[in-house]
Amino acid sequence: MRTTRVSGSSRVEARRAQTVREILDAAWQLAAQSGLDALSLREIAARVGMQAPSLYSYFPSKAAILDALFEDGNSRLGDVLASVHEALPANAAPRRRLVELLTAWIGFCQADQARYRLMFTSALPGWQPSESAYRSSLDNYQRLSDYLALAGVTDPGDLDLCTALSAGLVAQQMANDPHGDRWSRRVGEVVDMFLLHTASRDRRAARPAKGTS
Amino acid sequence: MRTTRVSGSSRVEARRAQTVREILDAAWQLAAQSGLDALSLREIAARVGMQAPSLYSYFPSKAAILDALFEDGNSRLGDVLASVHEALPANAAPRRRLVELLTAWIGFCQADQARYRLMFTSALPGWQPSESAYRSSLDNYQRLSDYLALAGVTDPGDLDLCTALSAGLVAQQMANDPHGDRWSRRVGEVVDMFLLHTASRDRRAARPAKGTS
DNA sequence: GTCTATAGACGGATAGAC
DNA sequence: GTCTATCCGTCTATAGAC
Repeated sequence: MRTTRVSGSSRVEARRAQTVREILDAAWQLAAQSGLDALSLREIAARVGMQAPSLYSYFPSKAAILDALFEDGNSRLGDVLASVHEALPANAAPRRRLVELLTAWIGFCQADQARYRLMFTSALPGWQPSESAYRSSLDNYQRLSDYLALAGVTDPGDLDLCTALSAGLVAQQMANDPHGDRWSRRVGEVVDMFLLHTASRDRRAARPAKGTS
Repeated sequence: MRTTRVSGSSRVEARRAQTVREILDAAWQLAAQSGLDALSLREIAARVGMQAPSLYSYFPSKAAILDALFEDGNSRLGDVLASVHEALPANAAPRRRLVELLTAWIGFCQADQARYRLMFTSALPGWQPSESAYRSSLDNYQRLSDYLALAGVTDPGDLDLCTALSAGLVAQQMANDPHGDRWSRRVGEVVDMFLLHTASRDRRAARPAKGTS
């Protein structure tokens, strides 16, 4: 035993992974600063002290870089949501879980507008996340539906409703008050409204039924 | 009196207005077919049988064309909302008014994805509606707040909440089921939820008060 | 792996003849 | 008003030397 193996083949792999990391960080920085549309290979390369064609040693195309950013963003969001989860007491009420989840999500979006646009609006000229990149986003969606299930909300239609409420809040927030809280401060109100709605409707639906056995 | 004057100076003005109309129609058609990002002066011009530079006789820049499209879209949306308004009986319940307004709006968005993106998402590379173009969108927003006022909803915060609900429904619909009704069919449910929420909260707020006189 | 050089395409906008 | 010709900028991506 000599050195700490990182993955496949020792140090060159590690060095390579570090360069990839630098490229992605430079891309995030550039996107945040100049907008997602201004992301060009030339500029990314310049930030890591390279010439543009050298990037092709690390990524086969610009789309691959965007895919990597998309996955990176979802991974970071996963960390945020996990830390929210860990900070909650084990017996936290479902209402509180939902409020804190959504609040953290909106905060995550507000922290970087370009990242928000990349991850949550499909509005980038010639790009769509690849299928494998897209899969990386499903874990975070899963966390939302887990929390909803804790609140007794299991109907898929109600999940759709909840995603629409969340998407609407964050979209209005990002578009009209990106650094404020004009919409995000209503998260608690919206969650109450939503849970009351689903609960009371379930109650109504349950009344006519007389048991299935 | 000879001929029907259209605006300033007789026939040349009318002919000019008609060409402008043709240009905008060609632009809508191109955007719907090839996407908003593919809108190029060359392609627009080709569709009206011109060369690209000739467009500069009608618009000073590409941004001016986008502004005109934005205003045109808002004008058409105004027509749609007005016809919904006229079709409603004078004594229609506020709940019904809201449902039909939002349903019509979502239908309008679904009818043309590119138009939706131009009018309602600020996600076009280097363009923002000019201030005067933006003003053309306020009339339609006003219609929503008028209907909300009929339902007793006057608090600005509640208006924000309602725009978030609407924006969320339409965004999810456009992004995930552009030709279906997975979200739009829940408009009635959402309106009920919203109106119940505002009404019951107002009731709670009114209880502790004992009159202001 | 990194570089220089460049291909190849597309974009908005302008000059100036007709 | 419309055209041709063109400027000048952007971009991704590739070829090939080192």
